[in-house]
Amino acid sequence: MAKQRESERAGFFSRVYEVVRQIPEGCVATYGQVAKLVGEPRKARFVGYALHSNPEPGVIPCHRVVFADGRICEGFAFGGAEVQRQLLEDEGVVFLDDNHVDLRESRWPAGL
DNA sequence: CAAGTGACAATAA
DNA sequence: TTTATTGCCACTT
Repeated sequence: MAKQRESERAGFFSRVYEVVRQIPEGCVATYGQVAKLVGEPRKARFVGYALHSNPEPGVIPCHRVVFADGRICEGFAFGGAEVQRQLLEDEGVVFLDDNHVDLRESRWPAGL
């Protein structure tokens, strides 16, 4: 039973990838949102950690995951905030500022 | 082996 | 309103 936690620990990361992977185009999710979806709203930090690990680039749209305020910081993603903004804009996400996305419209999942 | 650091968020003051 | 603190756990040094 003690190992059960070990399995869940590893599953947490995988679960994060699964959720993030299901984010539709033109939408963005916050770390806390994803963390809550995987069943661990307190591990918001590790959601970002899991994405930083980014074991499957191209499959996991880490650029669709942003802060609770919808803000993205430079140096987070692969090519930088500019690339990240470009990708999101290309998918239809509206930007309020150079580092803020319109969570009012692009928040996911829709229907929370 | 132990302590520190870190893609955050929620609550308190 | 903004700033500071706390919780959470993996990974690095």
